Amino acid sequence: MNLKELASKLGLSQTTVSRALNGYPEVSEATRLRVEAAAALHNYQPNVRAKALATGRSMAIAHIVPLGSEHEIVNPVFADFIAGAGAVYAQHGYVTHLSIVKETDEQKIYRDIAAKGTVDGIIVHAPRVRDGRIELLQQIGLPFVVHGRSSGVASDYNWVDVNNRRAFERATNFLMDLGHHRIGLINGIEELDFAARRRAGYLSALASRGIGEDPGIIRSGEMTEHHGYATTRALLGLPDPPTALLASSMIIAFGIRRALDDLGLRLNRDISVIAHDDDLSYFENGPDIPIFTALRSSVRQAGQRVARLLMAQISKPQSGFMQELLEVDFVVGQSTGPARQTPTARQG
Amino acid sequence: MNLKELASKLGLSQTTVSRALNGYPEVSEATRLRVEAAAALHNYQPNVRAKALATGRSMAIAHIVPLGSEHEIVNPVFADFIAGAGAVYAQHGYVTHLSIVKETDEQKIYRDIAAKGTVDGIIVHAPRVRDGRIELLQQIGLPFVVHGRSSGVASDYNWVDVNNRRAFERATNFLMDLGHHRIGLINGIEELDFAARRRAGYLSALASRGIGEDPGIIRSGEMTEHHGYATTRALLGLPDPPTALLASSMIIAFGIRRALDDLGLRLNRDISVIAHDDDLSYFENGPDIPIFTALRSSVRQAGQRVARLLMAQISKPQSGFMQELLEVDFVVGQSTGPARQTPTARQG
DNA sequence: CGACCAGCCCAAAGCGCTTTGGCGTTCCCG
DNA sequence: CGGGAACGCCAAAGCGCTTTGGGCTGGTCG
Repeated sequence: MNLKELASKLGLSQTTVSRALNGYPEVSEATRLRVEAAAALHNYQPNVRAKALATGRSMAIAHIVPLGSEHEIVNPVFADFIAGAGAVYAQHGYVTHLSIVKETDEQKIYRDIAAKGTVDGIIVHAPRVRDGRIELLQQIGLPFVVHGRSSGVASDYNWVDVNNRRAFERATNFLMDLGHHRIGLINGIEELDFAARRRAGYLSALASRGIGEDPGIIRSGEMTEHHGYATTRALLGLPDPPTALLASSMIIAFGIRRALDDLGLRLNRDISVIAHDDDLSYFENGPDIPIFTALRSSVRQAGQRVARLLMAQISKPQSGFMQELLEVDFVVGQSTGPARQTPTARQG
Repeated sequence: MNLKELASKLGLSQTTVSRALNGYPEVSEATRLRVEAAAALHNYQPNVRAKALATGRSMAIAHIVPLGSEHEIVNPVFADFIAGAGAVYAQHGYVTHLSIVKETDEQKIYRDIAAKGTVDGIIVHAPRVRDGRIELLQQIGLPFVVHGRSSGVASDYNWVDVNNRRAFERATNFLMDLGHHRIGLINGIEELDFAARRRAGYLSALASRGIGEDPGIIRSGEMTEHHGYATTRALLGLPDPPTALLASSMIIAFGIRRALDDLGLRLNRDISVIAHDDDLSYFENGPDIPIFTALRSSVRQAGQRVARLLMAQISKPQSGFMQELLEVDFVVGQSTGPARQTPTARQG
């Protein structure tokens, strides 16, 4: 069933039918109702390809998710993020395109997408420090919003970010207030901007109390359970091990937990842990009392905000750059307590 | 830069340029080279909207991921699955459309997608027992492949599935060989077909040794960490608790681990656990010695296979139904050991 | 009463590509 | 040397929609 058929069934022109369905004023209320009834009856759906060609808009948004550079790790966070964003797109009649690509191919992908005209806007995931994609997209001229920011990029652009620096500052201060002064950081890959900011926040809090940077207890890597586990084992094997750990994700925190378990150490009593919690739907940090003391920020909500910004940018491109900085909730759970002496690993 | 411009720059007709670029034989090798050079020079990319309209194919595949019915949980497994599938699509020039939708809206979504002609094929995720979507899609006539199967659907269709029944049969037998006869099952939601099959495999193994079904130690729910935790607490609080547990996912298994930890019980020594491991990139079951004894089946590979099937179906629709049953790897890890007496929960 | 203006509706021209149906050359072979 | 196939190219007709630029009523106002 296409426009032509529907129009002839109704004894109207394609123009009128099209206008009736798209809410233009040049058509009487009576015929509009008649048209709508007929459309519903025959389950008429305008062909999206034809519509896209005619209007020049494809009603689609691209999400381009970079694959972890070393081990092809897909960041599980993006599942919830896209669920949030997708719901907003759907409200506006947009669909979601998804590409999961290696960093090396990224430049090409962005160029292709722009030249082919497949989408009306782009979401940039996992920005790096001084990320070249931002300038590229500015050249290309397609509306885009970055989930996160990129330190060192001077120009202005649309973004939604969590205040990672402040969050990790707070967490570090919280631990120091409990008497910890050897605090390890198990971070994501620090080429990624969010990880760099977290490190900066952590270091600035330490510095404010006269504690210098100890590269030996700052570790970064892909945010896997194994990274959390192996790093914790390594850190606690040091001659002067940390008494508290800051984890860049809940998944890392679970790795920490397993390591402690292996070593016969207990959270809170022997060692304190604070984790960043993206509030993933399948990985709840305890429904009642949080397992981990955490910096909580719903990545799903971030997805929604990013999507809303992009929708706004597309509908009125001249409205200036839009930016949103989200603060985390600091939730106190069962994984933190006062510092005692250096924990002794009773190898289990 | 569009076809018309490129053609006039070359002093050729649009027809010839189009054919040259699409590899048709009616154009001489010399001009083909000339055209290709010009196209590369001007970074010409055919407008995908126009191409789609002209060919009637949109070069896109839809993935429709249902949202967990009760708590809007996004299954994290699909991130890796789509990474696998997406790579295959890219090789064939297809892009990925993603919708994450509530079950209640699903029927409508499928109908709309078909009527609007947005995609050339569909992947069905998370089929339920007697899933109505299969019949619906057969009516609609769009090529589709199911990731999993649907018990009780009589007609034939394309699918790729893991042999869940056999896997859980093996795991149950393995535990019984170790002397366990009270084995708990912490399953996904059993309306979902994979979970139903796992249950069936588990029950059939028990039955083969004369052990009947005990509904008290078979629990199902959303596959979250919390489900694993809470269920384990509940099961081990029973008067006659299980000595071994079968977990439908690694995430559940991590919940189990936390519960055991809280109770002061140790994996292997006090209780044995086998988990189904989707081999998620960020949740490795130990790079060297597996943490959990596990039924391993890479969901990323499953994504690839599903995608390949769909590509084949689209390119030659008459080739008959295609089905693939993948067997799991049974890997023995550190979480299983011989049954001792009933573990006593030393409440910690 | 005539001019004008809304109010409704329509025909037709794109959007940028593919593809059908031909049209001139060239080349080969009888 | 002439006829026909083979080759290489082109003009134009779609694909299904939107949108421009009217055109025809019927009502209103000077």
